[in-house]
Amino acid sequence: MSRYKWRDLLDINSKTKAYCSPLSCIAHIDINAFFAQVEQIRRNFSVDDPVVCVQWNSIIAVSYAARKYGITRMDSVFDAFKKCQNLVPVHTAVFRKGEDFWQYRDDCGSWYTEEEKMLTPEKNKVSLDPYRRESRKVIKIFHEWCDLVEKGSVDEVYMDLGRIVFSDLLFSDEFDDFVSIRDQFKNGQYDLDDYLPPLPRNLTISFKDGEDYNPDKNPVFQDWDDILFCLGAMTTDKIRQKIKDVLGYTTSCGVARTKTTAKLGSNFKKPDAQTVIRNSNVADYLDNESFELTSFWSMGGIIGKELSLLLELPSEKPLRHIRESWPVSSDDLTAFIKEKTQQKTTDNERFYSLPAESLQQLSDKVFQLARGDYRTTLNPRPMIRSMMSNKNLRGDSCRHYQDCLAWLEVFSGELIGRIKELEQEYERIFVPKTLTISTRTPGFQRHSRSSGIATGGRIKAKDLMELGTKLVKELDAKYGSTKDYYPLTNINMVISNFEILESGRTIIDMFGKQAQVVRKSGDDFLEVTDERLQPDESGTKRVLRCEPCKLDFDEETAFKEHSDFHYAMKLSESLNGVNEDSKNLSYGERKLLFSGLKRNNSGPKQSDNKKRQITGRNGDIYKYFNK
DNA sequence: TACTCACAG
DNA sequence: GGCTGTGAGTA
Repeated sequence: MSRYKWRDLLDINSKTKAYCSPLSCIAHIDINAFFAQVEQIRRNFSVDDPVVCVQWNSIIAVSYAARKYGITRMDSVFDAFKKCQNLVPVHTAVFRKGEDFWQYRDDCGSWYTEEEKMLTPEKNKVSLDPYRRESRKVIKIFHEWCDLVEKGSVDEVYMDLGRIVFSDLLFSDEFDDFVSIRDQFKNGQYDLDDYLPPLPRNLTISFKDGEDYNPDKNPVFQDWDDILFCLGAMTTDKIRQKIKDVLGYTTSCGVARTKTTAKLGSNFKKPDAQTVIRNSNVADYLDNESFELTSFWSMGGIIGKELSLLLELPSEKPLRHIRESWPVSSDDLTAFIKEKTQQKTTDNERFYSLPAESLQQLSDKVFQLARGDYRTTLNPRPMIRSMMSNKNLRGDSCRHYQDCLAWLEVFSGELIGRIKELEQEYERIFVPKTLTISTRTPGFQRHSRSSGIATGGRIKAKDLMELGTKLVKELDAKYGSTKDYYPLTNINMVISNFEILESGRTIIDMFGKQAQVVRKSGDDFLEVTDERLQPDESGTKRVLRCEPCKLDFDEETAFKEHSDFHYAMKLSESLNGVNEDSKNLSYGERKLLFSGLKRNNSGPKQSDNKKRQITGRNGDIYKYFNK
C-alpha cells in the first residue's frame, strides 16, 4: 500500500495545486558557466578550450575547461594567465560611449584605432544583451515541454513537472509499467481519499547511472513518488539533450519535491549532469553533503547567518539539529526564536524588531527547509515594471554636460534594444510613459529628474535622446555649477509606467517584406535575397548598392559582409529564440549563424547621424561620428 | 511613489 | 569585485 492518496496524485495535474502535493515534482536547471559557454560557442572554440568571459580586467564566468587550471571568478585576467598560458579570455560586448549600439570588439577588424579598441570602463559600457538573447532561446525550449516555468535568472529556471509526469504515468504509450493503476484510474475505481495501489512488480523504467542520489543504496522504487521522480528525470534528460543539440549548452539539473531542494540538487554534479533527490533521501542529502541553513536560496545573507547563530546550530549536520530539536511542529521553534530575540543583544537586534507575524513565517520556513519540504509556488515572470540602463563612472569620464549626452546615447540604444526584445517575446507593444535620469555626485549625492513621455506609438531612440537631453540639461542647470557635481560617479536612465498594447502585426508582418533567407546548395553560407540588396549593373563599373542604407560598395566582399549584417539583423530581430529554420540546422551550421552576429540590431542609424563609409579590411564598413 | 536594503548571480 | 536585477520594507 502506498503512503500517498489519489488526491495527491490528481493534485499534481493542477498547475495551482501541484507544488503543495506530497507527490510534487520540481526541476531546477541551470546553464553551466553560462556567459563563458555563450562566448565559447559564439567564437567557435571547443569545450576543451579554457575560455573565460571577461569584463574589463575581471573574470565574470569561468568555463569548466578553465576551472581545471584552478581559475575562479575572483582571479583577474592577469592572474588567470599565470595559471594557464593558453587561457582564452573573451570580453563581453560593449557599447562605446556616444554610440547607441553594442558590439563585440573581438572580431570587428581595423576600423577602430588601437586606442579606440581598448576596452576601458571610461569609454565603454558592458552589454549583457547577448546573454539575455541566448537565455530566451533556452527558456523557449523549456516552454515547449513544460506548462509552468519560472525564470530564476538569466541562466536558471524552475519547472513544475507535475502535468508531465502525471500524464506519463497514466496515459503515455511509452510505458507499459502502469497498466493496473491506469485501469483503476480510467474506470474511476478510486476515491480521492483512498491510498494509491502498491507499486507494480517488475518495473522496466530506471534511473540513469548515478543520477539518483542514493548513498545507502536503498531500494530505488519504494513508492509512487520515486516513480514520478524517475519519469521526471527522463523528461529533464530529454529537455537537456535538446538544449545541447539545438543550442550547444550543457546544463545541470536537480529534480526534487521543492524548488529549494531541486536547486541544491542541480548544484551537486556539474557540468552536464543531473541529480534526483528522492523524498526518502532528502534528509541524508542535506546532512551528508554538509549543507547548512545558509545553503538554501534566500538564506545566504545576513538573515541566514544570524538565524544560525540564534538557533545555536552546530557546524556538524546543522539541519539535522534543527529537525531533532524541533521535531513536531514549527510552534516550538517559533517560541524558541521569540525567547531568544527578547534577550536583546547587539547580535540579534534585527530579529528583535521583526514583527510577530513574519517571525512565525520565518520559523515555518526554517522548519520546512531543514526537512527539504519548504514549498513555494513557481511564479511566471511578472510583466515589466521598469527598465534601467546604468553606468558607474570612474575617473573623469563624465565631467560635463556633453559627456552626459554621450552616455545618454548608450542608454537610449540599450533600452530600445531591450524593448524590442520584450515586444518579440510577448508579441505586444511596450510604450513607456515616464523617463527618469539620475546622477550621483563624487560625494554620493543623488539627483534625478523625471518627465512624462508623450509619444503617439512606439518609442524611438531619438525620443529617449531628446527627452533625456532635456532632463540632463535641467540637472546641469541646477547643479552643474556647484563644486561637488562633476565628475559624476553614476548616471542612469530609467523608463517606467509601461503601457502594454496588443500588437496587431505579427513578426512576419513586420519583416515579411524584407530579406528572405535562402540556402545556396553546396554552400555553407546563407545569403540575403532582397530586391533592395541586388547589385546594380551599370556600364563597366559594377556598383553594389544597399538601397535601405543608401550605401554603395566597390568590392563584392564588402557588400557581402554588409548583406550578412542585414541578415544578422533580420535574424536577431525577427527571431525571439529558436526559429523554425535554425531548429533544423546542424550544430555547426547553427554556430555559423551565431558567429554572424557581430553587432546588435540597433546598428548605426542612417537618419540620425552622419557617418562616413570606410573600407575595413575585415569588411566592416562604418565609421561612426557624433558631429 | 521614490528610495533604500537585502539577496542573488 | 563590478555590475545588473528583483522584491520587501519604509517614508
